[in-house]
Amino acid sequence: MAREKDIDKLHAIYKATLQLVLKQGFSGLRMGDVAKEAGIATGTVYIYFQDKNDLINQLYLWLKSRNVEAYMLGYDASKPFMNNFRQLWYQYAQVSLAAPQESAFLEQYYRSPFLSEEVRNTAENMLKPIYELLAKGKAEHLVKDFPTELLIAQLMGPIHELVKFHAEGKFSVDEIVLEQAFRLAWDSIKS
Amino acid sequence: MAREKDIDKLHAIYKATLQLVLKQGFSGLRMGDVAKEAGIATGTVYIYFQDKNDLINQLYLWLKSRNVEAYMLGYDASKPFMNNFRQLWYQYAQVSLAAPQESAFLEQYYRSPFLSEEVRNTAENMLKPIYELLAKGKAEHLVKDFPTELLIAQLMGPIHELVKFHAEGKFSVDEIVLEQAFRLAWDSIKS
Amino acid sequence: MAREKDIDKLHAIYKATLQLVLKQGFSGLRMGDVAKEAGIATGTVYIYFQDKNDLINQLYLWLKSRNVEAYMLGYDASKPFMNNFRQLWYQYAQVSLAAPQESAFLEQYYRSPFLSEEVRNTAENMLKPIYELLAKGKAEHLVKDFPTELLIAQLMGPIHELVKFHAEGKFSVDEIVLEQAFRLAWDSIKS
Amino acid sequence: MAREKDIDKLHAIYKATLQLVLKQGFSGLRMGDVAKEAGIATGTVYIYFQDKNDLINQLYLWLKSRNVEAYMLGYDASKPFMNNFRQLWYQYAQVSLAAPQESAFLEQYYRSPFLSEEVRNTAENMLKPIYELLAKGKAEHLVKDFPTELLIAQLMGPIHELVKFHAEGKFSVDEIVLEQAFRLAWDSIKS
DNA sequence: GATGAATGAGTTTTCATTCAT
DNA sequence: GATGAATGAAAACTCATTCAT
Repeated sequence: MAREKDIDKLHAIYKATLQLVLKQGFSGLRMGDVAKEAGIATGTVYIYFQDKNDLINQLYLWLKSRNVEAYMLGYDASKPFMNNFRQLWYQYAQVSLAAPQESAFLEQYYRSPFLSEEVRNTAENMLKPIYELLAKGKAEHLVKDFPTELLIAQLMGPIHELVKFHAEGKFSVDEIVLEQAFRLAWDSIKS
Repeated sequence: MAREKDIDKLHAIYKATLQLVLKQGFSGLRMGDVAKEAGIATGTVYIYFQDKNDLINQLYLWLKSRNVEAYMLGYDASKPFMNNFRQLWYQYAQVSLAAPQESAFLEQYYRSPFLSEEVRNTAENMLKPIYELLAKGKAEHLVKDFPTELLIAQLMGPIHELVKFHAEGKFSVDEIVLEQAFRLAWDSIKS
Repeated sequence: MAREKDIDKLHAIYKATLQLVLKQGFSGLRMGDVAKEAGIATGTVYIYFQDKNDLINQLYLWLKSRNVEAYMLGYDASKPFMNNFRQLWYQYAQVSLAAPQESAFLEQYYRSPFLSEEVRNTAENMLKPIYELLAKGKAEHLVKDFPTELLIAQLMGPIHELVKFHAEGKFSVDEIVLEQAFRLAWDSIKS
Repeated sequence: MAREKDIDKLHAIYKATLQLVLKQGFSGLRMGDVAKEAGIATGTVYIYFQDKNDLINQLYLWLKSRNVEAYMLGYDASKPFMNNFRQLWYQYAQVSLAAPQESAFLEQYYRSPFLSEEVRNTAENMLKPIYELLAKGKAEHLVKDFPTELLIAQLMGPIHELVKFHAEGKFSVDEIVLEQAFRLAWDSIKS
């Protein structure tokens, strides 16, 4: 059914959909608009995607994996904790801030009833290495011995918040702020 | 006089709407269902609210102000920084965790295209005292001299994240975790 | 049920209704608007009128009878044909032009499905004297011996048309034009 | 290509709408009924017309232009006045009487608040040749030197009135009556 | 595969009328 | 009598999805 053809068309659909969802939310998303924005006919969208729900789920996965791939770049579990931690933290922050709307989208719609359990789980699994990294940090007594979820929340929460501020134009995050943010993050969890 | 506009009916509509939004999201919200859930006729909803959008905006404001009122309880700008900080942090966390879905709702829909600029601004203004508290902490050299927005992100981000984990049932936040979370928060920003 | 009370209120309703019908037509007429325009409560309209249909029919009758009464003023079947003809023609024209919107209303909605057969017949009967006058004119060989309906159409048609032009502001009818119009009318039917 | 917009479907909608408006007036017109009468789905009507109002305006224009085309047939400004006058008068009358309901519709709804200014103007412009013809008649001293609008009212008014009588079944207009009517018309305006 | 007209179930919203006060 | 909140049936319009071309 799907993806017999034209990858450009596929990407055009993804981009159009993201654009429209950011502007009007999931419920404001109309398949006709997606097609128009992507420069194709309504029916064509149904060649690439089962239905509206499928489109949304595929889009989520597409964005999420691009996102994860970007911030995991160069990650190597065998490197020392601090190297990985610093690199991962900065990459996660930088990738998120580079495309704040995409990141806000991933954040905001993670709980949407449009997303299937399966997609949610797939997205969740992509965080595994981060959990493992923190576990390692705790084992090496570099990080406070608190529940990993709590540490994750403590690390990702501020970044998500900053990204939202940044996306809203409420607060601009530059190099200096980023370093301050890292300092806050590390002061927070270091043992 | 005829029957007066009924505040119980108003609240019934709010509660019905919240119920339904939590279950199915905004896009799944049907005015007919709201009325049914509230035990009134469809048309009656339109006596209390202009239209669906107005209902959502008013609901947001209603929840937000109840929420703010709850965590601001006992706050007194003239008390020492640390007293206010600790109290506010705990109250914010506890109030948020006590009704995690409601809190997640407030977080999630703050960026929703459904909310009018006006409502968003009103909600934003409710955070003023928190900004002022942090400014005071910085002035007294108790808190790192970093941009207030960064500190806010650092403090609220983890709580929001925890609330989501809690709401999802992914991680249960008890008294001990709360104390650990506070410790992380304070270690993070203290100068 | 009706008319126990306040004739001022009754007239306020009539005037409000006429106003609104002229602006938006019958189908655009809302009972709530009528009440608001008349400065009373919605329910009150139903004290004076059975329902929307009754209101429209009563309004029509009210306007029509005021209208007929005005142009029949001074009519006396026993006077010579030409006296009656001239007087009636001028009065019909002047009354119609004095309140062109009312006249246009009476004309335009005479065929509306809102009007009951009964009201239509009542209105129709008010034209009887005009028919009789023309019959008399024919009998006295002053007027062409053509079907009375044809003569009526020939006499009233132009006035109705002029009133519409006048109401639209497309053509202003003054004393001179009125005399020209009478000349046309008489040249037309005189034998 | 997919199916092309279908002119038969368009005409079916026009005819269905006219049918229903004649039966129940504008206010009784339901889009669902139009669709059913035209043998298509409700949504399809909205492919051809923006909304109910647009449908009504387009219908008016469609009928009006068919109407004008019919009575202007053979009109040639270069022919002698009397030829054009007689032909135009008869054609206008015959066309109007041949479809009296349609004509009454065009008359009655010309002033309806449903019609847009634009459509009204377009319809108005179609009368231009008639104005010019009368101006010519005046210039040649064949017709009384009265304002053209007055002459127009004098000529069209009776026909409109007759058409209404005819449509109502109140008075049947045959060949003989038509000749009498023409005689009245000409006696009226000739100089 | 691509198109976009057609479908019609589903939703929002309106508004005549009622009725508790 | 007067009021206006409440009702709920009815209508306009939308939009995901299909399918003839």
